[in-house]
Amino acid sequence: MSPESKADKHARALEILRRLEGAYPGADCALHWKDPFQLLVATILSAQTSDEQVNKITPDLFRRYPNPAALAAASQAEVEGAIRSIGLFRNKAKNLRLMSAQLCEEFGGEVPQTMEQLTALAGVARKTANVLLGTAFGIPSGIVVDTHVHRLAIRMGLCKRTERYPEKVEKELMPLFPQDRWVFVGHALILHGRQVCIARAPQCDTCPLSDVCPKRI
DNA sequence: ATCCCGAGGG
DNA sequence: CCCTCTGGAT
Repeated sequence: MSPESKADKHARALEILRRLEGAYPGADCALHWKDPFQLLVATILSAQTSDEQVNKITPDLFRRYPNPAALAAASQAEVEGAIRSIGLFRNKAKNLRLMSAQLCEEFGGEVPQTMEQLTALAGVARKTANVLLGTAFGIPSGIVVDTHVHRLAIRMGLCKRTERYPEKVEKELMPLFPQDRWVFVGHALILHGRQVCIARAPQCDTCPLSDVCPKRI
């Protein structure tokens, strides 16, 4: 099979975007949150965990710890107990407490709005920072590459099939889509990955993107 | 490259 | 049983 040209790949990416806009017009963050601090906490919790599992525990968590000062003051055991059901709970509890203390000490209890400041927080790397910048602050600084976006980018032939690093996948995806659609692309691909292009059993027969997908799985 | 880790689905 | 889930730190 001859390799796809850059122009063809770009045109196909824009058609994929059109299909996503048609299939998931209201695609949005599935995590429940009311302010940037809550979104930051929920996103840290969401690592290797389904959003439903996170949404089950955050109402009680946000009631107990409504702000960074409250979460920074909580004990490790207390926080672990509140988030145990989602897995990776020791690391997440430690990061939540450290991150909250950083917000209090360095940013007056507010969530910062730059990539550099966000990624300096405990438990926050580029993916989580992109979620905050794009979804909480309306600043499209990149494309969220989580486990779904990573898998779909490979299946759709939008990045190298052997690419293992999310940041490199993101750099391949960004020039393929208009910057003002980057946030939507992340939300829509995650939704599509959960509902149709499922990890174990992709539903190719009912997929609205089937004819613009190389299907190299 | 490895570790963290419980819940849900097949 | 096995695989997967809106990753990040060491």
